[in-house]
Formats: sequence, C-alpha cells, structure tokens
Amino acid sequence: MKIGRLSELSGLSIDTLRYYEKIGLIDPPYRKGGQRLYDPDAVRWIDFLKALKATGMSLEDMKRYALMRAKGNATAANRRVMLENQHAVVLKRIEELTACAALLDYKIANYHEIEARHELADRKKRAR
Amino acid sequence: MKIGRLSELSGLSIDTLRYYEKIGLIDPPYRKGGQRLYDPDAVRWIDFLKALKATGMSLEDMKRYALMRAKGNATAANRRVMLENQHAVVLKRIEELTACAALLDYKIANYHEIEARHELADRKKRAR
DNA sequence: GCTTGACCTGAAGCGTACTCCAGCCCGTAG
DNA sequence: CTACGGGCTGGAGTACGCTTCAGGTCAAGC
Repeated sequence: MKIGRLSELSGLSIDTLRYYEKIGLIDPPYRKGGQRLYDPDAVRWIDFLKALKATGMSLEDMKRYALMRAKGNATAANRRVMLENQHAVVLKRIEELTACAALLDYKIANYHEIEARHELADRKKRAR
Repeated sequence: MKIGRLSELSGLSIDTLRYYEKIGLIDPPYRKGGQRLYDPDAVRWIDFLKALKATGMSLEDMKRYALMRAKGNATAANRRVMLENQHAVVLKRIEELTACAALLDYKIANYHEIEARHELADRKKRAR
C-alpha cells in the first residue's frame, strides 16, 4: 500500500510516517518509481509504536527498541527488560493519576459547597 | 520567604518559578529591595499547579484557571467545570494506560517464551 | 497525450515548557 | 567597608515531536 493508505489505517499523518522512517522507527519500505510501498504488517508495527508512545516512552527510546528488534533474537532479553521497565513506569503513572483524580474529586466537592453557599446568599438577598 | 527557599519547598527550579510568574500562573509576590518575598501559602498553590500539570493540563489552561481564581467567587462554577473536565481526561488516560500495561504484559510474556525456546536450542547445541 | 491528485526531498519553522546567560544589584557576615 | 552568595532582568537557547514549504516527480483516468 502507498503512504496515504497507511496514513489512513494507522492514524498517523503522512508527514509523521516519513519522519518516523527518517529517525529509524519504521523500516524504509520497498519503493516503486520512488514511491513507498508498504507491507500490510507495517500497520501492526505502527500500532505497537503508538502503544509505546501512549505509555510515555520517548521516540529516542522507541528507536533503541526498533534498532534491537532489527538485530534479531539475540536482543530479545534486552527488549524484554525495556518493556518491563516501561511497564513499571506505566504503573507508577497510573498511581499518580489516580491520586490526581482523588484530589480533583475533593476540589470539585469543595466547589459544590461554595456554590451552594453562594446560592443561599443570593436567595436571601432576593428575599429582602 | 525568598525564591530560593520556595524553590526548595516546591521542587520547582528558581527559573521555573519566575517563568510561571511571568506567564501568570503565580501571583507576583511582595518585593523588598527588588527581591521577591513569598507568602507560605504560595507553596500550597504551587502544589496544586503541580497536580494539575501531572494530570496533563497545559500551562495555558492552568493560566485560565489561575485567572478565574483571581477574579473571585463569581468564577467558582466555571472553575468547577474545568476540574470536572480534567477529571474526565484523567479517567480516560488511566484507562488508556491500563490497556497499555496489559499489552506490555502480553508482550513480556511473549519474550519469556522466546527466550525459553532460545535457551533450549542453546542447550541442545552445547549437548552435541 | 494530458491533467490531476498523490507522492517525493531537504530544509526550515513551530508550539510547549522550560533553561541558561550576561551583566547587574542587594544585603549580611566578618 | 568589602566580599560574596543570592537575587534581578531581558533575551536567547534548548529539547522534543512534529508540521509546513518549495519545487519537483509519478501514475491512473479521460
């Protein structure tokens, strides 16, 4: 498939796809008349990249992963360790966000109280 | 307290504190001989800013919040809505991260399998 | 054959959130 | 009174992750 189609399927812009290729995240695909022709598998790899990105991994680290992947099975243990580290990062982030959600809940409840008091004061004012 | 102390207490660098003041996230404090002298309450406000930032809120949005806060009680409802929206954002992000964690688990298990097969192959090789 | 829309490259530009710097001033300890 | 540690300003610089642009090429339908 051509780059426009891959863009549709992957949800990444054409420019982003070329950029990812440039920095080594995506393998340079086969070309026909200068145009990139991608293997359907590319979509799966890009989906994985998107997942890594969603975990907060930097493109730099994703590139290191991609490089090891290209080197084959000998790097499997190292790649596993990378994913394990990232897993820990994700768990920590979830904890942090959970704490933030609790704080927001608390603040929101506070605002409800404040608004209730205000409404009361307004009603009294109107009653005069 | 002076800016160096606030930096220690808040965990933000001195430059970041001045930057936050410049963009309107922190109120310009009282000055003595040109030097900023902060109220201890500043620490609590900054902690809240840090929490908002941890939720992924942009400095731009935090500034909008700070501006409304400065305008007093009339903006309480709007501020509450902002926090409610951010709360929703956080919940969505937690879901996304949970899904990513599951994917990583799956991939890591895969790598364990791959490594086990490799070890087996190596052992056979050595046995010859 | 020609048009038109998709694709190509290298380089520059952009938004966000800081971070650093030069050159200056202030205030307190010795 | 002087040294020096901390603070001040405006502006430039940085890192990251794209995005845009100029100026071309390619290919599929009419």
